[in-house]
Amino acid sequence: MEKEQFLEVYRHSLAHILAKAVIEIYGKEVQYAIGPQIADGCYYDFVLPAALTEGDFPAIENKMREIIKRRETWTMEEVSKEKALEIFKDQKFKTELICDLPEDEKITVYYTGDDFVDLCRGPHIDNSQLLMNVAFQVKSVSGAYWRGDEHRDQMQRVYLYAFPDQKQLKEHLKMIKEAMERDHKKLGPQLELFMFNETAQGMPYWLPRGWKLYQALMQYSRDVQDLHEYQEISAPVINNNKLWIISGHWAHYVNNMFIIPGKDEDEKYTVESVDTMAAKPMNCPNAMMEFGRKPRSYKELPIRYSEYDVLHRKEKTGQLNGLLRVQEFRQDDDHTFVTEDMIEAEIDDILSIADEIYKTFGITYRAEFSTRPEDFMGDIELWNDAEAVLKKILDKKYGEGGYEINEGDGAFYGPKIDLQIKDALGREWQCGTIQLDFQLPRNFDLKYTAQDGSEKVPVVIHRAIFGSIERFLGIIIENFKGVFPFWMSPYQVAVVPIRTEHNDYAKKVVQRLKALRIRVEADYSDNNMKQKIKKFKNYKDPYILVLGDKEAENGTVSINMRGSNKQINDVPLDKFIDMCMKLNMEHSIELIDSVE
RNA sequence: GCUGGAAUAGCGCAGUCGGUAGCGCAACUGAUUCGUAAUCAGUAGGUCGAGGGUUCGAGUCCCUUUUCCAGCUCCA
Repeated sequence: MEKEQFLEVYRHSLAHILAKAVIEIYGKEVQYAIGPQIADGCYYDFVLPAALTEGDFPAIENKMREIIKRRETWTMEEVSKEKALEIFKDQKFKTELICDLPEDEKITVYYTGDDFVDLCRGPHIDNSQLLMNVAFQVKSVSGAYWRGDEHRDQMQRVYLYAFPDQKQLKEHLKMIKEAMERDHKKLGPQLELFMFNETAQGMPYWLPRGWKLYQALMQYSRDVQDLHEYQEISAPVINNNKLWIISGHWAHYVNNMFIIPGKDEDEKYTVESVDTMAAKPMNCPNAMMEFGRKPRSYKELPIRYSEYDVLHRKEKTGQLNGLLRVQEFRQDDDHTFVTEDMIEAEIDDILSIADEIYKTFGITYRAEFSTRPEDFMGDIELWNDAEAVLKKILDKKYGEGGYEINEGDGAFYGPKIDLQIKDALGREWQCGTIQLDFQLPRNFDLKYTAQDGSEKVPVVIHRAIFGSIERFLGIIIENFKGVFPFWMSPYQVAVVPIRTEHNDYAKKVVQRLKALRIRVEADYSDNNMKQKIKKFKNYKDPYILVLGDKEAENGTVSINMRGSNKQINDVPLDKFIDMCMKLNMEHSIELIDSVE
């Protein structure tokens, strides 16, 4: 058997062994659903008499090994629908699957030994002995809904790691462990970037160091957008619900909004009050207000309103996750008002910005196209037009089939292109988003005067490249393991005077650097220099300057570079400053390790 | 929201059978004034997430609750 094929087949076959083992342990009343292979193994969904815990894993693993040792033959049998229904008459999930199959579909079942049968398309191994050398381990157990629907049965999903041999399994486990080490939830507090408190669930507190990182990212975003002729605005964080009723958020998004009830005649707070306000979950409505404040001409378009205001979105508790999923965040948001024939060029420009920004971080992304949801607003015809435009652009840029299509996943006001990037554990997160909107401008009665003097409705493009800055930072922290490129490091340079008598010179150096907007910190305490260096190394500051007699005398600095024990001694301060300025300007990922 | 798990000093952890809370690092004080990642000595720090219960006695057992984590669902 080919190696590639084997990888899929043995993982899927192992899922059958897992099901057989669980049934042998927990009895015939176990309901088993489906068990596909996944990136690092496979899983199987069950309804079991009791909740599994970690303590049950060894028993399952042992039973699986025992079953494999039986060297049972696997046989495939093609059966009629009636026969299949008979075989699985006590299995509700299998019965449902069989009933849903088209009439003319071939139904195959696989027997592992005589006593276990599973509905399956295959292919599978011929005999369990082929699994003898395969390495596997129960990874975890968790809840999962039947057919991914939260209104249907919840089952227990048993995950398995599975690899061709022990060595590969061990390597994978090591990789997972390393990924956990660089979890942003761990690195964040360690590097003093952010924290959380239970009184503000899912709302990050940015600590001094983290806020410098955040600001560096925002500054970079502002610089790029300025070059692309964006104008930054800011608008109220809470608005009366009149605004949200016009925008459609009150009808389509209210469950995700933080509401501030107004008072009624009896001085009681109630959501029904005309004074009820809500915190903005999105910037769009207020951007519409700024556009609509005066008559507009086609000559003004495109108008690009960028915005970094704080947004609030109420989430169900279980879906919060460090910085990756929060309830308060900022987006590198923009609403661009265009005429219909500007759409294509504008989206091209947005995608070029995305390419430029992601490249700066060394990140690759994957595009997804989301179409009209059930809960949509507006005319179907407008939707069809919008979807056709986006599809054309995507086909041109990524090629047909070069992106994923998510039917029905669009926003309620328009279809969208999402840009996905991965965290350290390989989980994908939506960051960038480009949404085409023919709807909101109508709700807000926005118009511009066209060349022929007629009144037209502008099209709005919503877009964000980082997506939420919080989420993007979470991913970036993990990608860089907290070892940030010079330009975004909280502190770029640390200064260590060898003895307190060198503090005066150190302060001069610090003032020079600060005047040039290089972020610098210094330790003037009487701790010994080793302690000071250690402290700054732990913060992962890119360059540590050690200053003593020689340096003070010659106006130089001695540089200790991050990530190596290499020292560059007696560098003229001006030369070091040039190096810093160059790194800042070029947004280099790597540090410069020599002054020549 | 659902299923399962976790919460002990600023951080990382230990705490046995229910018997009254400990270690390392960090902090602080003193000594050392040092040339590139752990100098020495001492001091202080805890309503054991919160509330209730069982018990002579609870970090430990039970119930409720909050927050966090993994996964599901939803999402930027």
